[in-house]
Amino acid sequence: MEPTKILLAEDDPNLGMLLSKFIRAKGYACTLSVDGEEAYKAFTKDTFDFVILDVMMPKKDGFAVAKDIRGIDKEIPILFLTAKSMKEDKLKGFEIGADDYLTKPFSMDELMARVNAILKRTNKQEENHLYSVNNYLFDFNTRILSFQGNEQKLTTKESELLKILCKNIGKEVSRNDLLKAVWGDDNYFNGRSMDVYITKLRKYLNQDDKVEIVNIHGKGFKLMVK
Amino acid sequence: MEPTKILLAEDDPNLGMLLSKFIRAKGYACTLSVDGEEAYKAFTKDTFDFVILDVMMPKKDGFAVAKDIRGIDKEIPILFLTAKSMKEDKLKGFEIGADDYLTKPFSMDELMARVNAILKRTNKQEENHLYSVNNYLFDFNTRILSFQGNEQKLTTKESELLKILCKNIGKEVSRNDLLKAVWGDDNYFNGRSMDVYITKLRKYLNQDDKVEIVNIHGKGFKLMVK
DNA sequence: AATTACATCAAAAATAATTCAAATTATAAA
DNA sequence: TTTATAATTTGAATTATTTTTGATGTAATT
Repeated sequence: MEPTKILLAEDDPNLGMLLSKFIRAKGYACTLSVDGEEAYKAFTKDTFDFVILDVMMPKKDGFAVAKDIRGIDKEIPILFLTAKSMKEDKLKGFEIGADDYLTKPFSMDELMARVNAILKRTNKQEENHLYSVNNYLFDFNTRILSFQGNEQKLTTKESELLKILCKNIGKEVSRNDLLKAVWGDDNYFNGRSMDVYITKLRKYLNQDDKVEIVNIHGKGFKLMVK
Repeated sequence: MEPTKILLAEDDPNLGMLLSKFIRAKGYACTLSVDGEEAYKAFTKDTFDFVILDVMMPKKDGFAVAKDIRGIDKEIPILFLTAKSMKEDKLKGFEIGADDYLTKPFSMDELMARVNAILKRTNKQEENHLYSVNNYLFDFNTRILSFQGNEQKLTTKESELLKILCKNIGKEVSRNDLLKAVWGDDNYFNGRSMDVYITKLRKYLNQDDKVEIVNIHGKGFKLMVK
């Protein structure tokens, strides 16, 4: 899946660099603009999922940028940053259709928390436990493993086991870790149970011969794509 | 049109009264709860469009209430109020799926501005709590489930259960969340009662074979349209 | 070759869900 | 308040699903 793209307009070069680096470190794509005009130009040239605007900027202030953006996009979430803490300003921001507002100084963690909260709401970009394994797609939430449209419902144990293998795709997971994670206890009998489940998962996964659960003798298992 | 209903949970009686009066003056309906347990109970008994929770409250804190609410309603906007300004707390609130956060002291105008911004965004000017499920139409207010003109009046429990399933159509709802929402307690016997009600709802819903309440073994139920 | 680890199928056991009917409890009407 | 009626809970039998276990065989390691 494509990363979420954030447009950041901030005229202070230090804060701008710091923020954009932080945002990228959180796994988003971030475009930094140093003034309002540049920000709006960037917005029209690319497609973004989120806009963060400093209110006080040269050439075009944050409110003006927001107003122009709203002219062509009613939906995109906009968050304002400002040094002012005047009430009227806050209200002005909301009237334009801001989704949130942060007063400097703020912590970057809080900024990201707010961005995430809004994205979650608008995008329904839920905590997706979705794993793609070559041509298979496994949704841990619904416990459905699908392959070219055809869906297979998994049981609790099957999906818990598969989830851990998916999370560690290409990497070996020890019998012990698997047992502790899925059965809570790594005794002999649970180990036998697990072997049965590995067989079951292999059956489900045999439609795609590039996908395989391999055993590392005496160590554990590894889900891999050849 | 029905007014937008706001659930407010605030344990400080002065602030609580002040806020609820202010909210009503702005044209909303407002229900005030003085602790977390009362708030959750109120939430399950009525239908709201917005929830404002004080974080620190007796019996059940705001985060715990939010978590329970999210169990049965993923959409409803939640805004937290708190005296603390600790960063971890803020993050905790957002992880649960908060839509906004205000630190005391705040101006009531700002609170309403934020509430409006979120309502606007979510467009939760709810359609009279009317749910359409393929050829069925369910009106929670009148508790009437209709199918091609023929109407079936549901009992309280039947309609509370069906409402939650409708709100989460296509998505699984855990037994636990259903029980907590409808029966207030997830003990064994209530679980059996619920099973009986699921059977009843299935009977009502069997006129349309595209509509089905499916069970996810060991997890919960899901209302779906095939 | 002997030992230990893994694979597989099928059966048994455990757990969970479904349903009908009866009993209890709550609610409305007389 | 009593009675009738409706709503909800409980009981019990049935059915379905999931998980474990047993039997038996194959593969890897020493």
